[in-house]
Order: sequence, then structure tokens, then C-alpha cells
Amino acid sequence: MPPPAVPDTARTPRQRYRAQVQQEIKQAALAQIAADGIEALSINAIAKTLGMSGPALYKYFRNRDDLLTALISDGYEDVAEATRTAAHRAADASPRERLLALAHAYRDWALAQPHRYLLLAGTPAAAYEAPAHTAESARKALGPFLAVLAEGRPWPAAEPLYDEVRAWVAGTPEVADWVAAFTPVDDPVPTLAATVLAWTRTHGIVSLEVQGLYNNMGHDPATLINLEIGALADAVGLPAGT
Amino acid sequence: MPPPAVPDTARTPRQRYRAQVQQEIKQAALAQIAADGIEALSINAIAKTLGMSGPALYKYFRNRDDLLTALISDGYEDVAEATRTAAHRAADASPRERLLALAHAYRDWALAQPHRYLLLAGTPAAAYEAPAHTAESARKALGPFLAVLAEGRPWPAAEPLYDEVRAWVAGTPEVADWVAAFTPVDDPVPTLAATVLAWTRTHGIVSLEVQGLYNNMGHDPATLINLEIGALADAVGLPAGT
DNA sequence: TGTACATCAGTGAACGCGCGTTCACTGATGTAC
DNA sequence: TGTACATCAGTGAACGCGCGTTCACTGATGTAC
Repeated sequence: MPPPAVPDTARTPRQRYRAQVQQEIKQAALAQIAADGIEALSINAIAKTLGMSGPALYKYFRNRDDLLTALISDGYEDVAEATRTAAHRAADASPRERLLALAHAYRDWALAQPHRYLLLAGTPAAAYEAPAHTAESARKALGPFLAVLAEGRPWPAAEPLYDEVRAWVAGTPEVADWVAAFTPVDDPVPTLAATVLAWTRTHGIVSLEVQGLYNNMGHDPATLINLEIGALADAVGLPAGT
Repeated sequence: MPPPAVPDTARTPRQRYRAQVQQEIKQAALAQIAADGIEALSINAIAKTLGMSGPALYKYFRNRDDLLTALISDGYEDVAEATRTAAHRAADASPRERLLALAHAYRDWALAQPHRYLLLAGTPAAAYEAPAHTAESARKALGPFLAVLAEGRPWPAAEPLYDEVRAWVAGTPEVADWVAAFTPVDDPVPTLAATVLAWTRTHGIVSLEVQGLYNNMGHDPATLINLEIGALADAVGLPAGT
């Protein structure tokens, strides 16, 4: 896990220093979660590993919940970047292959840092209330799926789902904007529905794998990705040739 | 949530009393988890709600981890019973409808008690080590799926998965026994593979729903179940007529 | 270039808290004869 | 039926612990003139 770059918005030395310490705190927090789970996340323990006193962290985060929120936001950004990168890297492949590449990128991200994946998709922390921008962050990660699936055609069996998605789009303009940002498709409904399906299938596989529930079952989850996402690509008629 | 019956193995009054208090402790623990999340599970707090002193609980569970283990085991038993019940209730329906009934039963169980579902399929507790019988418990919940899916035929696209599952069955005799216990099928491989797929698809939908990640998306997860599990039923050729 | 002031990172002491767990005990319930 | 003993549920005191968070402070860094 490479240390995240300090944003360029930090102009003055003090701002840059501040941003850097903030990153160090988050890294230490992630290391702690990776080692002992989310319930072990402790302001005091983080401070100790950084060689600071506990109260010093309050100069950087208002409280424990704030820190947790930052970690989750970062996670969404990071997985979104992972899928975006995969999309760029596979830009020349067939739509079918691009879709598979996205699903595998999602899985690879989760496997490389399971504790972060569980931060986003595990048991929601009771005290933690998802901030309003969570939905938007999730959309970012799914955007590349939209762009690929726009090249498919409607799947007749999914008609009941289309009806529901149609009402959703009609009622929430930002969703239509989101689709438009990723693809200039006429009717966003089949594309959106297919994206929900791709997300659901990928998540189903990845979360069972990350949680260890596939243990002692003899299959490779990558095979499941190929099968399930491949079947979805076929269902919506994504071209497989170059 | 009806109070679980005290097992009949408790013969003497003392044993019956003991078993009953043990159930009450577990119920109080679940209530606590439901209210404040798993990290709020506390021996002392449970004792307080039951009007006992903290140390008294140590007469019933060796420690906090033991209690957690019991809750998880109970959860597996309970969801297994839910799918079994659904299987019996739908015994006269077509195989396709029976499969859908199982998936909906699994979802309904999870929605009725999300905190318990997350105990089984959420973020694994760091300190908690899954006991050896977890895999066996999970199998019980999936057994009814096996029984229905045995009535399907191989799905050509799933061939790569079959290869992996074949090796798994060959290497672990108890899996073959498990299949045999639920259905007298000749070649267990396609049935097992289909069961893994049914589980994965159902879990993908249910876990996103329970974790609230479908929030502000306008679809009914039940529609997704029908679509995804229906598509699987079609892929393996489960008869739809009566 | 030097001085006066403002900003702000970080400290150390202190707060009240609830946690899991142990221990020696009391007193009620059950058992053997 | 009565007595002696064993079992065992439950208590209260005590342990050491680490937690999140507040507060008044020091001292270094940056800014204005």
C-alpha cells in the first residue's frame, strides 16, 4: 500500500506538514485495523505508534468517528481509482473483456487489503452514520462499469428490474447525471440495471471470499468471477471480439 | 424472534434451569447486538439487564468469546432451519419455484434479524476464530439448495468451475457424504457448483441490502432475487412447470 | 533587517468510565443412605 | 422420613487496564510592519 500523496491544495509548509501528519495517522489507523480488526482502532494506540501523545491527534481529527469516516471515504476513493485504472488499462479490449477486467480489479483491490474492503462492505459500525456523500462515492467506483455496460443491449428477463430502475432515475436527477457523465447512452435504464447486477454479482463473490466463507471449498473465486460476470456480459450481449 | 426451545436433553430440573438461563443470556446478548452493534456486546451489561451480577455469567460461558461462538452457532442452526422449513413448505411446487422459495427464505431470515445475519456474514470478529464446525453448519443451511438443484442438468458455461469442484469432492469425502445426504444424484459436481452459485448470488443481494448499500437505489431486492436466482434456475434447466 | 504579535502543533495531567476476569464466599437445591 | 453431605448458582469485592476526551500550558513557526 503506497503512502497516499499529499494533496496539492496544501500550499504553505504548515499546510503541507499538516496534511502529511494526517496521512500518517490514517496509515497507522489502517495498520491497526489490519492487525487487530476494527474494534481495536484506538486514538491512543495510534498516537503511541506515531510517537505522539494521545491528545495530539485531536488537532487532526475531531474525534474517533471523524477518523473512521475519513478512512471510509478514502477507501471509496481508492477502489474507484482501482476500477478507473483497470478501465484505462483495458481500453483496447473487447467490451466483454473490459467488464471482466473491472470485476477482477474490484476483487484484486479487496484481496490486497481485506480490512479496507470490510470497512466499506462489512458490518456497518453501529455508531458510525454514513455521511451523505457515501452514495456518491459508491457511484464513482461503479462508473467504469456503466461505461462498459452501455455497450450492451437490454436483457429481456430483466424487464421487472427495468421498471423499478426507471422510476428511480425519473425521481433522482443526479443519477441521470451520473450516467451521462460516463456514457452518452440514450436510455440509461438497461445500463444502470446491468451495473447493479454486475456490482451485486461481484460483491457476492468477493465478500464471501474475503470473509473466509469459501474456506475449504475447492474453487478459485476468480473462476466464479469469470463465470458470473461472463454470463452477465452474454446476457446483455456485450461484444466479445476485438 | 420466538425464544428458542430448551433442548430436551436437559432432564433434571437443574439442567433445565441451567439451559434456560443460558438461553436468556443469549437472547439478552442478541438484543444488545441488535441495539448497539457487535462491539457493544459486554458480559457485564448483559448481566445487568438480566438482574444478575457480572461474574455470574461465567457459570454459563467460559468467557466473552465463548458466548460469541454460541451466538454464531445458533445463527447457523437457525438459518438452516429457515431454509429447511421453506423447502418443506414448497415441496409441491416446481423445482424452479422451490429454488426461488429457498433464496427468499434466506433473505427473509436475514432481513428479520440483520444483526444476526451480520454475525455470520459480516466483518469477522478479529479475536474470534471460527470453530471447526462452522463449515459444517454452513453446509446445513445450503443442504436444501442441493436437494433442489440436483434436479437440474449441467450448465456448459460452468465447465471450468466443475473442474475445480470435482477436485474438491475427490479430496474431501465429507462433502460427498453431505451431497448424498440431501440427494441421491449420480454425479454431485454440477449440483454442488450450482449450489455455490446460488449461495453466492443470494448472498450478494442480501448482504448489500442488509448493509444498506442499496439505499437510495430504487429497486426492490426481491426483484433481484427473482431475476438472479431465476436466471440460474434457467441456466441449469430447472423445470418450471408443476 | 529586526521586532511584536498571532497562529498552531504538541504535551502532560486529569476526568470518569466500563471492560473482562479472578477469587473466596454464601446459601439454596439435590442426592445417598 | 430424616439426616449428612455434595453440588452448584450466584454474590460482592477487587484486579489492572485502556479507552475517549478536556484542559491549560509551552514553545516553535509564520506574518505584518
